Amino acid sequence: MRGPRPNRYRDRWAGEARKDDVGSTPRVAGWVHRRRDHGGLIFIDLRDRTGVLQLVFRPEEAPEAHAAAGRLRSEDVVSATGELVARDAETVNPDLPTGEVELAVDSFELLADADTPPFQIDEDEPVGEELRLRYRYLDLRKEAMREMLELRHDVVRTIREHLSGEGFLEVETPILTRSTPEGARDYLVPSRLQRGSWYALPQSPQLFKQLLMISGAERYFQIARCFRDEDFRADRQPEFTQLDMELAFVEEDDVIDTVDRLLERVLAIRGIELELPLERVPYDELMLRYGSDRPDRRLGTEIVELTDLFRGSEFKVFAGAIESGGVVRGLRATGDFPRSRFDQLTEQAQAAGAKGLVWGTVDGGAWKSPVAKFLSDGEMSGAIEALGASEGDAFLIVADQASVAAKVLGELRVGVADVEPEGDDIFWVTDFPMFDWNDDEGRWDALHHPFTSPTGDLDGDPGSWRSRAYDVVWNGWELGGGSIRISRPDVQQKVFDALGIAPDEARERFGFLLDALRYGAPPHGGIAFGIDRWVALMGGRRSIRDAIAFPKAASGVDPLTGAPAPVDERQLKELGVSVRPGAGPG
RNA sequence: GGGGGCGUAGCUCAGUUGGUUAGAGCGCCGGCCUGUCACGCCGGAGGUCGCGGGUUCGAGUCCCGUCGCUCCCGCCA
Repeated sequence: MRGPRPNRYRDRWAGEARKDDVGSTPRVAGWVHRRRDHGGLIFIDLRDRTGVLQLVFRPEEAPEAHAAAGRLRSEDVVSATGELVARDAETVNPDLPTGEVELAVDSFELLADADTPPFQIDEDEPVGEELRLRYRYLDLRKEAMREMLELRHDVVRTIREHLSGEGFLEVETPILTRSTPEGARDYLVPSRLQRGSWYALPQSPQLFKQLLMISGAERYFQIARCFRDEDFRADRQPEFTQLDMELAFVEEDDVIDTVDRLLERVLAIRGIELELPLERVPYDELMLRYGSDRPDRRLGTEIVELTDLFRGSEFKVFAGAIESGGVVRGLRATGDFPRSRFDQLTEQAQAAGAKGLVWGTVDGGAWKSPVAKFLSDGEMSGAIEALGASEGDAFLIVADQASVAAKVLGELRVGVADVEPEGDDIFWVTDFPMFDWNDDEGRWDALHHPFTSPTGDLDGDPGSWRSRAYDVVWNGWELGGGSIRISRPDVQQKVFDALGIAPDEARERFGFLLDALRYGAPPHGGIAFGIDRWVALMGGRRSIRDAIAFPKAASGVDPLTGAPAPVDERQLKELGVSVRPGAGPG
């Protein structure tokens, strides 16, 4: 890192002192990382953002500094100067980049006297999440967290550089905007000037980026803050950051190719090499083989179709499911499978929606299973072969509607996997269905969003439509997703019809988009990535909170600032808002 | 909204079948220490066992309630 502009506090970074600098008299500043007071000699590890440098205080050479240094404590802030000296061969610390040198301090200044921190900065012992967040400014002093901030910066900087080089225009879109029907619950902001009206914080810049395409921006991107008022997870925060992109006059291949090259460049930061083009796997194939549209394929075992094998079986559970249009599918598992584990898996399968679970192990080429007596030898050996099971392996079989079997086996597959995932698996998912049937509401739900271009017979059954959508999956996480958008008003109306959004309702909620589509909308498409997840994955973290400088705790509270907090009655009055005390979420 | 786990010193945790004065490591404070780098040695302070109630001769431990944290399901295109 370029050196600091010399001033009274410092003229050099602590972490960048090297053997070549021996003989110089740098001034460095930072925090007391650790102290080792030998009574005679005192050693202080001084930490700044670049790393740690050992300061040595010698009583005979600088008695005043040595006396004062005895009072230094953890996290005190100091500025120190002296001669940078080489360490004797036997006192070199090979674990430290600055380990060949040390600063023999002549004089120093205590710039701030620090209270004892509530947890230790110099250790990697895990600390409770709430405490870390309450003292986030201390948590971020830890090397691991500093590295996450730096990684995030590198990712975002590389994205900006790469896309700028490809002719993309970075445009900011509003944070105070209009509530639109985009799935998640909106955060709302009351309007003072328009009593009774509300802004909404954007769930994504989706509609604005489409308007930018209509405006002729051609290639747009934004590092965009997005907001969704839903419950938390380790990988979900109420505000999060997306890389949002959109291109005009493009088809799927254009977007995918553009993104392939971006991913290649960004993942190279961490030395991850991608083979381009990235593999593209159709949605249906993933659901069949992994029971998920974002599987971690590194977990090995796959789901196997057994329907044809058991068609007309004497075993009613299988035959019955097939007769009513269902399927029989299974998967093989290795490892230790006592009865209790099968019982546990059966419970898990039922919780996931299965009526039951057929299980067993391969024993002497046949099934050792409670249902073996209902099956022919041919059925059993056929299943063993199809599953690729060896002697002693376990197997799990579900007979149900295809969607249920996929979901259940997809969950079980993750549960029984006994391989430690290695390396990286990153691929595209393509050929999504356009809609998902919502049984509760008796209508179709968009699998992506209502602005995704459908294909298929648009005058026929919406259940048969496919969408021109694509997702990127990385090690089982959905990294991003996008689509070719609808650029014709009549097609947009057909999608609204299928979703049960009446024309007047569509007009009221986003007539502005429908209007814009009538003024010459180019074919366009794009994609959005979760930057927080992206950085967490690259940093090897399970929680996106580690990729965000100041995240909320899982309860939705910010332990640092105390947000959310009540506001003055006067503020509410100005806004024309009244609050019913004690009324919880409903 | 539902389910699981957790809550004991500043931090991370242990605490047996309900039984004497609730422990450890790190940190903190004091003393000693001239080549350490997780410095070492000696000594010390530090506890509303989340909170409330109950059972009991006796509760960190058992029961009921409650609060908080965390993970998952629902939810999140």
